[in-house]
Amino acid sequence: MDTTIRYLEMLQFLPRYPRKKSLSEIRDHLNSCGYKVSDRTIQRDLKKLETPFGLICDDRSIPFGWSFSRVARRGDIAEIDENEALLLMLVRDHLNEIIPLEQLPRMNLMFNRATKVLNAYNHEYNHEKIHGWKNKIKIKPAFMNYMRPKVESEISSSIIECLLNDKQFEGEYRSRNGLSKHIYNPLGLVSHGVSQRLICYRKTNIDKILHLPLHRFQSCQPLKDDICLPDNFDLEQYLEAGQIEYLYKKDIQLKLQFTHEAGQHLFETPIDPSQEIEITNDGKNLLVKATIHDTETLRRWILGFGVKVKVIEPKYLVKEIAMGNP
Amino acid sequence: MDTTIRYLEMLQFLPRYPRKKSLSEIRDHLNSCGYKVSDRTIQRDLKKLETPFGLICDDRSIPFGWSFSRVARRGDIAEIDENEALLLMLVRDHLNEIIPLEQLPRMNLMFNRATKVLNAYNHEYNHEKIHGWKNKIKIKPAFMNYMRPKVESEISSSIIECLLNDKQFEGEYRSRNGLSKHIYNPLGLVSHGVSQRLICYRKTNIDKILHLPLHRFQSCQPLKDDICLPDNFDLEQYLEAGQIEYLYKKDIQLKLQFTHEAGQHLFETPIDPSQEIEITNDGKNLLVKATIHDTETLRRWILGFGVKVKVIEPKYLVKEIAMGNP
DNA sequence: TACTTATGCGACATATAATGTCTTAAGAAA
DNA sequence: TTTCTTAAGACATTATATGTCGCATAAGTA
Repeated sequence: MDTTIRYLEMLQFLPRYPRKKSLSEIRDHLNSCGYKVSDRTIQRDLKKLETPFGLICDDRSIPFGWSFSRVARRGDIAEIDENEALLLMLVRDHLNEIIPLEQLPRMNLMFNRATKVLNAYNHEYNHEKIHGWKNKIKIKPAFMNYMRPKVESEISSSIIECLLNDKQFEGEYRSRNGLSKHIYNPLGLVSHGVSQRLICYRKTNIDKILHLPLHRFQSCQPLKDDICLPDNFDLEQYLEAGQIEYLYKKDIQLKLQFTHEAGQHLFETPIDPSQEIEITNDGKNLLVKATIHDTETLRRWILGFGVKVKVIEPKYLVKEIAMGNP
Repeated sequence: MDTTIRYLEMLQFLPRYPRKKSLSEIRDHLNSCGYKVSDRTIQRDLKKLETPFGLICDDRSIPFGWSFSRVARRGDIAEIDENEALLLMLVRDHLNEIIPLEQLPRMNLMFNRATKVLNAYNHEYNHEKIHGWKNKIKIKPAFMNYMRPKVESEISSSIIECLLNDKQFEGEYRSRNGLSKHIYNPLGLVSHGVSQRLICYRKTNIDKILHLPLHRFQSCQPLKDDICLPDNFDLEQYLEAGQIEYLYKKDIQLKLQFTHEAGQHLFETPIDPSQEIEITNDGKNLLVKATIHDTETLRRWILGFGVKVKVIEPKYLVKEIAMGNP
């Protein structure tokens, strides 16, 4: 029993492949955890754990170096190195803008572990370091970042459960007109920026598919009845046909003329795999072509460049953008 | 040894608090994993693991129900339930647009585990389910989604390591003018949409801070020398002063007039905690005020609404937006 | 209610595993 | 070279894990 915990403590200390730990490092770590065992025991433990956990032993030189193999099934036990930890902090900040982290306890544990790693690392080199890790990373939003609406995680997870089980639920929904209670048939969940929308329809209005923000639900009472779909309704088709981009759906042959400066970034980060760029004859502008879905997002994006972009095709879009009416 | 693996197998099977598992469920699971042990052993194991792993035993009724407590330190071992798994799939899709997942092996393992959970869940209820989980979730980008540039994970992780250790490195950088080799002093990392930028300066030009996309580096050779900062340079101040939003820095008193339709979403997802909304006298428009940083992102966002928004203040912005010149 | 079944748990004997110690050989380091 | 550290086999000893039996009690069932 005590042994099992010690095994885990040791495994959590071993790094992933390119890195490795020697006997003396492992011994010191275990001692600092309060485990006083002989070297021989540690050696035997490593041998024992080698196969079941996919450990690798670099025995080209003495002392041997132990690590988790890259493909180890249980590689998530392995130590988080400072590098990975820093990336995880970036990921945390990104996610935090989208989803409340309380809803992801498992991720939170991971982030906490990464934080500890970085703090320890910082502390270790404190005297010679110029500034801490926290000041080394930052998220700079590439687009407007809205504030996340508050969601009651109990309500939303209850709704998600119904969605997964194809069960109806009775919910109170707060719309502009006030609170109303309906029976809902949940069909899908769409993450749209900072809000999540439930695709569903109400029992009393079975033909109209709704896209309702999750955070507007004030309650959710799961029911035992399976959801029932409208006759001849095919959800998969509905979703795969791109209807989930519920505004405009057709592929268009987009042709835009950017100023060199404004369109430059498209060389490195294209808007679509189909994108092609030509430089105009006078060398001052970029002609960007792509086959792409016509969405409201696209229109706003084009408008955002102001006079630095002109729509060449399709013609109907030329007019709409010129009028500033996305 | 075999025992340790069995402990882990059992722990991985136990859910987090509100849910629970009974003796018979655990027994069946262990049997299906090939562990044939008596009931008594399982009971004793649970008691033993209770304290070190923060397990909870619901003994209000027989059979007892076991689970991980909400605050268990090692709660990441616990079973992923379908609900959490579905959220993790959303997270995966989000992250995939920003960071290549190969750089996050630990997350990948988690996502794989979640996928298995959902597939098993789907399979279990196959006959009665209408459609699988994959068709129930979707990401709908709230803004233009650019394609992620390809990054050499070895180069970027090598650069990040130098950043963390405050070490210089020699790197080849591909700019518009071609490839050039310099010695760099890394100062920070900024995640900006689909690309990550290294804040740094070159040794030969010590006064000019650069913000270079990571993916443009073609090589990184870590050096043993610590980074050296320009005289009188205070990185923390530089970063905290919002200089990282490197275009415009001052807080402005922004006042915008939206059409009701276009500004509606700001009630639920404000652009800033300072935001206030008034309805105009004629009731047709919304007056939105906020104290906010003046960035290029902001200007593009405003332009994106076209004629549906008018800038009221500050005056200089009124002109610039009217000219369509962000 | 009475009967059956499943569960929890203490006790005990036993098999199994874990550990320290001693030893030897060999690779690093000084 | 010498000295120090590490890997690994052998063996005795201790610790622990496990099955079995028995009993009490809670759910489920007729």
